[in-house]
Amino acid sequence: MTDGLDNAAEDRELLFDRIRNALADEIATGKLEAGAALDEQQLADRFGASRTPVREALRQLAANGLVEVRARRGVVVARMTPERIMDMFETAAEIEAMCVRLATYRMTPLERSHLIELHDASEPIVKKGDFDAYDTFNRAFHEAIYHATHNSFLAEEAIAIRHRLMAFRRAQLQQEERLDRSRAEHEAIMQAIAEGDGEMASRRMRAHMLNAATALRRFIEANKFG
Amino acid sequence: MTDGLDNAAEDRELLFDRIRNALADEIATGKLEAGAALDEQQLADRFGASRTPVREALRQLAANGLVEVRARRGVVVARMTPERIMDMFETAAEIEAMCVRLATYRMTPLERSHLIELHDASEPIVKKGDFDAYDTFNRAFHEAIYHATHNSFLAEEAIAIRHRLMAFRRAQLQQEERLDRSRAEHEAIMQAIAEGDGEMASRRMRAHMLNAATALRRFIEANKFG
DNA sequence: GAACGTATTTTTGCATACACAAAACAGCCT
DNA sequence: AGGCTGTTTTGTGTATGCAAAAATACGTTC
Repeated sequence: MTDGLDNAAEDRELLFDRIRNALADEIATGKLEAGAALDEQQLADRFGASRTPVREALRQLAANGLVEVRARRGVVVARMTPERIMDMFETAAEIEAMCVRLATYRMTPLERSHLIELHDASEPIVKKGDFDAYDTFNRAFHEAIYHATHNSFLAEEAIAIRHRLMAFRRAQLQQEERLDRSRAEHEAIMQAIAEGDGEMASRRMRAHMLNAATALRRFIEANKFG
Repeated sequence: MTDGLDNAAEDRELLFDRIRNALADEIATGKLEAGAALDEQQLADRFGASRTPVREALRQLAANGLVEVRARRGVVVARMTPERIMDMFETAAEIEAMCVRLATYRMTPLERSHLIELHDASEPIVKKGDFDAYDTFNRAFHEAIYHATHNSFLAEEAIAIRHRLMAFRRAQLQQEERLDRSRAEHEAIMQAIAEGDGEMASRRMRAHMLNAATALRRFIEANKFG
């Protein structure tokens, strides 16, 4: 059996990784505003490095959609309008819905019991209101569903999109009742899975994701972000 | 023979683009077998270039999933088993199904008439049995649907996945009756769209994609590919 | 004053050079 | 023989230099 997440193996963080993470953070937090030109030499100076790792970092950011490269014309921060973020959330919601539908029909009894265990374990976390722990659980919960689709490519895509959305975790929605509602929605999804009703699980998952997105939209609009 | 896999927006082709395309082709055609180590200096010599553009090409291939990079341990050709290719096709089918469902509910009358025009124009192409022309049309047809979702992020993702699958176009299924069937399936999808039945359009699109995948699977198994 | 063409500057794309980590190898020990 | 350890070797990660293409500044012409 392959474990699933194996690349936690970054012993010594590579330079371009540090630069990429730093830039990703600055873009996500809005420090670098949309459309801003990213000069390679300038960034190299800022990070005390050469242009080489900066270039590599920028290309990776481009692959993640955070920046846009124009051949021979430099790199600019991708403009992340609220509309685009909502598009991303909708896409993520649809993909999650797709995953849970396939997972419902394909998961093994072992995978099902594992998911139930995970879900049960989240109750005390909600009770305590531990946001970080819930975030970790939530990720594991959703990734367990991806895995249960028995489609590794789809699982990777789902993880990638989740990762891209993670960039906006600064609006982490640390609201008490959202934690409660989130778990209640998980509960409903679990029930549909238990009944083997993939379509219902799918609809509930979509609603679950869109609820989170709506909460984020409110946050975005309140903070005049974008 | 294998041209136009990228957008024609690049005036003068950059060196790393040429290298990337060449490598992508060699990987797709199986010239470079799965698991093979890709030495940067070696490739640089082969292309008469330096390591710099080779590195960039390899990173882009990694972003497209054709190779795998292990930090400080080089790059290897991703192992593309038939199972993985089928996973990719299933994912593509599900995403296409998702797109056509959303498009059915959201497309404007203008977009609808454009799609009808496209579909009508494909009839003489099928009659003539012009595979290249049908390929071009097919792409336009599907991309029109992506666009009609009015979700630009989703549209980009769909295009990206279609692009990744394009790597396996060597099994281009140049079979007369497949062309006919493909258009007939489009016809059925169009009808569901016309009736405003997104769910039915979705199911038919999924079937359409999976038919193509099944045809490919037969080809793969017949050719002992993998 | 505006439009155009040219010179200058800036910045990317590529080449080369170097440092250091990890595999490959050799010799030594048990 | 087999395993451990120090050394060599290979190859990646990073720095720097150079040339060409954009961007910009400038002067000329109308």
